[in-house]
Order: sequence, then structure tokens, then C-alpha cells
Amino acid sequence: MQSLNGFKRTDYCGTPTLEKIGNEIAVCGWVQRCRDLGQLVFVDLRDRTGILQLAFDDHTDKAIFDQARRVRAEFVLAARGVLRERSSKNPDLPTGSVELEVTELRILAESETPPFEIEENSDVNDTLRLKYRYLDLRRPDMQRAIALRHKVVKLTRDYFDDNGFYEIETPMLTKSTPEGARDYLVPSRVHPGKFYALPQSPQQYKQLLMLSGFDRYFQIARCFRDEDLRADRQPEFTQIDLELSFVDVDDVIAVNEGYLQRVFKDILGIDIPLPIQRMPFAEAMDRFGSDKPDLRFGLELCDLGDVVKDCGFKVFAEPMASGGSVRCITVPGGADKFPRKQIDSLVEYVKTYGAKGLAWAKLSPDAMSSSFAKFLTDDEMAALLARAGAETGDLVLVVADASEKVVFASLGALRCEVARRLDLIDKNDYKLLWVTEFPMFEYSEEEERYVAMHHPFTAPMDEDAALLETDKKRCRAKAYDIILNGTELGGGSIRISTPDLQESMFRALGFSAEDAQERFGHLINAFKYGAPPHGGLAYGLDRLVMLLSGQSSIRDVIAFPKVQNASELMTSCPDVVESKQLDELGLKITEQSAQ
RNA sequence: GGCCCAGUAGUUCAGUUGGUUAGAACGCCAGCCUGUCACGCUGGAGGUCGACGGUUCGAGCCCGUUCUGGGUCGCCA
Repeated sequence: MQSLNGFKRTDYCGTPTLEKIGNEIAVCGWVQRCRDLGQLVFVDLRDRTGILQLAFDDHTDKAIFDQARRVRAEFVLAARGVLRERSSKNPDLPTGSVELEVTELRILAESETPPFEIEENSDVNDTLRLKYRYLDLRRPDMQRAIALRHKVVKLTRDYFDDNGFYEIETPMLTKSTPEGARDYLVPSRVHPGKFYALPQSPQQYKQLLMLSGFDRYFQIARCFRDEDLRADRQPEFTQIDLELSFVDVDDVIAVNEGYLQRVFKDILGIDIPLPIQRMPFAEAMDRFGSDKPDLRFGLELCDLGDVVKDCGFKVFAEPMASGGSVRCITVPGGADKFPRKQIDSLVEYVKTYGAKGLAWAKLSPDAMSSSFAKFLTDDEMAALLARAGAETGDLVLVVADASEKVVFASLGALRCEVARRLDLIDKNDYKLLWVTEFPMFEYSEEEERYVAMHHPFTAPMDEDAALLETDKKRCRAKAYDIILNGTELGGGSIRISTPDLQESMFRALGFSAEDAQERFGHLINAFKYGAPPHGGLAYGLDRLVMLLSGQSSIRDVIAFPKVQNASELMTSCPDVVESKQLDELGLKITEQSAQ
């Protein structure tokens, strides 16, 4: 093994081309592959930019040649030599016309045989990848994803700086606010029995920064939520967080449309036409059964309620009698694309969203087959199909439930599932959408009260302010989400900036003045001293980068992600700690809870 | 907390109705090879079939439990 000892790299592996022929260059990197032909050895050297072929032949010094023959995959090398044109070129490699005739070779580190091959698009199971994440990250697709993430962060800083935003850091050790997601707690040594919480978002701090007069703030902010993971949810994730003063909804949207336009132009070379489409929450639910509709395909929902409310089929009529909903999607030409077995699996699919079943009608050209036609009169069936807009060859899929929420959730998911199965989604299509006018409140079955849909500092729409305490269900918020291809990229709102309105909001949520003071006193007190009208938005950086890089999991754009049970396989955390550490914190762990 | 999927060589996988010594490709090791580039050729090593228990004359295969990972519902102001 040799040291660098004054060796200076002149070039990255992926860059040398024909213009540099005859130059002496020096490169460093990892051995991708060796090809030993006896009297001739080729070594592919890899760094973050690409691969350069090192050549060893009868011109090569004997000692260097012998050294080259014992090189193995993932050894770390430094090589100096003269760049020369290859006698036979490799058109698949950017550097495929050149090679390095090596005159100096240093083996800087040897490597054990890696547990999996370091190659693009490897299909190795996730456990192993994550246990050896540092090797997984050597793969070119991971290198590209992480580089793309850097590029997005860089242009984010540039854009918001260009638009007058200050980047300001907010604390990681904060006060727990039990509304919302579960907090990660950090015990205090100095205050035994007391805890910090890691931030779920910088929400309250950024509002206070507006009150302090910074006018425009942003932060690439790490956030923590102790909830179960998904493909697009990690317990620790990054937000692009921003807040602006003296603005209303349109102002926040305008500055973010500029940002999104720049992201898509700089990263993907795509021109996003502005303004981005907007859709009120109620319309999104009605047409797509979702507050984050994927607009890359149709299959919109259709309300059958008034057509079936008096029909003889109890499955349809009873939900209508108890305030429920009966809706359908019509799949054009779907009659012959879904054999019985596929329909059965769609039935199972909607059941995972709480639907009790899925009624269907196939309008095949020869004959209609349906799971419910026999329960309806011919007139009722004709009216239903007319409402559904179904024509010969189509497939109609109906969900009926006493809970409108279940109908929306089932059909909203079903239309995406059907689109996937029929391959209706263009992977190169990017459909952005602002969903606006969210309800202020949603009813929590668990807590048996109305809770804030967004958070308790969200301002109601001006025309709905009077409904805050009189008709919560109808009260809409100055809240907006930005949706990309059916994924929530970010969301935000205009905030409440006057104490009167904030108190009214707390009353609406059922907090006593004491509760509110206990939980949010710092914010309430601050707002007595003149808060500017303000609002903002936060993007999920991981999701944004995931979608821009075409990945299907945010794990693939996070260097060191956690797995589904929130542990990290490489370092094996969380882990037990020494009892001394616990003693200092005044904490005790019973044997049962430790194991 | 619920549901679904997966676990066989270092890796990716195959493995028939439960039946002889569990296979392939890649990787690894050794030898040969002067223009390869997924080099080639020859030979070799490598397995607690995730774990435990059960059924059986006999289990990679059937049953139960459990572990690990993935997806998802709940959850995620």
C-alpha cells in the first residue's frame, strides 16, 4: 500500500477526451473492473464523474505491470501517465476514445470483495444495500441522484436569494407541541424530567421571524416526525421552508411559480407554462376523489347519488338514505381489458380503503354483464349508465358507502390503479396543480372534535371568517398545496396575524385560553406586538428530488435513509446507551422496555 | 396496530406431486491468454434453503410461530 505522498490529481476520470491526447495527466479513483489479457492489462478506474481506462502493456515498467496485475475491484488507485488514443474505441463510454498509458501507479487502498457488485441499476435487496450504504452510494445512479439533490438545493438558495429571502436557521431543540404528528423527544440533562422536541417543521419560528421584520425567510430545514414510514415518508426529512410578509395567497403562489419554473427548466430542461392550474379542494374531491389529484389522465369520478337514491338496490339506496355517497368511474374501452380475475383484484383493492365492495358493469359490444344490473329496473340501469357517460365497450366501477370519505378514498385510489394497469400514465409528463380553499377543519373521529386540517395558525378565507365559530364545516382556509403528478410536493397558508382572530381560532378548536397560552403562549404574546400579514409554504425536498430523478422512493435520494421500522441498518440505530448516560439524564429503563 | 408480498451459494434467481449428492448465471480463487472494454478459455472453492417448532418413513417444498426487508391502510396539525 502506498501513500499519496505529493501525488496531485490533474483530472477526473470522466473528463479526458481526444483534445488532451499527449498530455500527462494524473487521476485517482476506484477500480471498476480489471481485464488481464496476460501481456496486456486494462483497469477501468471510476470516480464520481465516470470511468477512464488505464492501459498496461509492453511499454509499461515491469514493476508497475506486476502491480497492475494484482489490482482488484474497488482498490483505490492513483495513476499518472500519458493520455493516448485507443486503437479500438468504446462508443459506450464518454472517455471511450482515449486511455491512460500508465507511468506511475499507486495502490492507495486495497478492498475486500464487496458484498455486491458496484454497478448501475443493480437489483440487490434493500437490506444489503442499506447495510453497506457507503458502497451502494458508489453506484452511478446513486451518485447522480445525490448530485441532482445538490443541484436542486443550490438553485433553491440562488432563487430565493435572488428574490430577497434571507436564509435563517431555527433551533433543532424546541418545545413539544402535541397537536399534529408525534414528536421525537430529547431529554434534558440540566432539567431532569423535562424534554426538548425535535422540530416537525420550523412553523412557529418562521412566523416569529416575520414578526421580527425579516420580511422574507427561507431555510433548507431538517424536520422530524415520529410516525410510520412509507415509500415517500421518512422520520427525518428535509423541507424547503419559506415565509413572506405583507402578502396574500396570490403573492405566495406567484413567487413559488417562479421557483418551480426555474427548477423544471434548470433540472429537466422543461418549460412549465405559468400560471399553474388551480383547483379548489371541493372540486378536486368531487372530480378526482383526492386532494392531490394526478392530472396526467382522466377517469374522473361521477356522482350517481340522485340517480340511485330511490332504486331498489339496497347497496346503493341505503348509503344515500344515511348521508352517504354513490359514485363511479367510467373506463373508456375498459370492458374487454378487465377479465373477471382482474375485476376481483380491483374489488380487493378498494376494500383496503374501507369500501365494502365494488359494483361493476361491463358494456361489452355483444352483451352487458354487471354485478348489479339484476337489482335495478331497465330504466334505472339506463339512467345510471347515462349519468356515468358510459358507452359500448366501457367499464363502469361503482363504490357506494354511508361515508363519503370512504367513497372518495376508494375511487380516488382506484382511478390511479386503473390508470397504472392500463398504462395510461406518461412518465415524461409533469402536471402541476395548486389545490386551494382547503377546509379549515376536519372532524377527528378519534378525538371527537373538529381539528385544524392544516394547523391552528392558518387564516380563514376573508369571506368565511364569520363561519369560524358558527359553521366550522363550511369554513375554508387560505391554504394551498402544490401537487405534482398526484404527489403533494408542498403546502402552505396565509397565517393568522391578529390576536383576536387567533383567539377565535383557538376557541373554534376547543382550546381554553389557558390551554392556548400553555401550548402557544410565545406566539400569542408575540402577536400582541404587531405582526405583519404573512404566509408561506414548505416543500418536501426529498419528494421533489425523487420525482425529478424518476425514483419511486425517497430513500433513493437520501444518502443515509432509515428503513420501515425507523432504524438505520448501517449504524444499527436506535441502540441502547450506557447506563451512565441514562443516570445523568435522570432516566431509567426497565429490562422489559430495553428489550 | 391491521392487511399483502418476499427471504435458497458472495449477488440475482430456478428448484416439478414432499423422494438420490439442492442447480444456473454473475462474482470469487488458480492457471492460460498482446487490444480488451460485461474480454475469452480451462479448472476449483463456495449452502444451517432466514430462525424455531410440528406433520411425515422422508420437508427447500405442507402447517404453526417468529425474525428481517418491502408495499400499504390506520397514522402523518
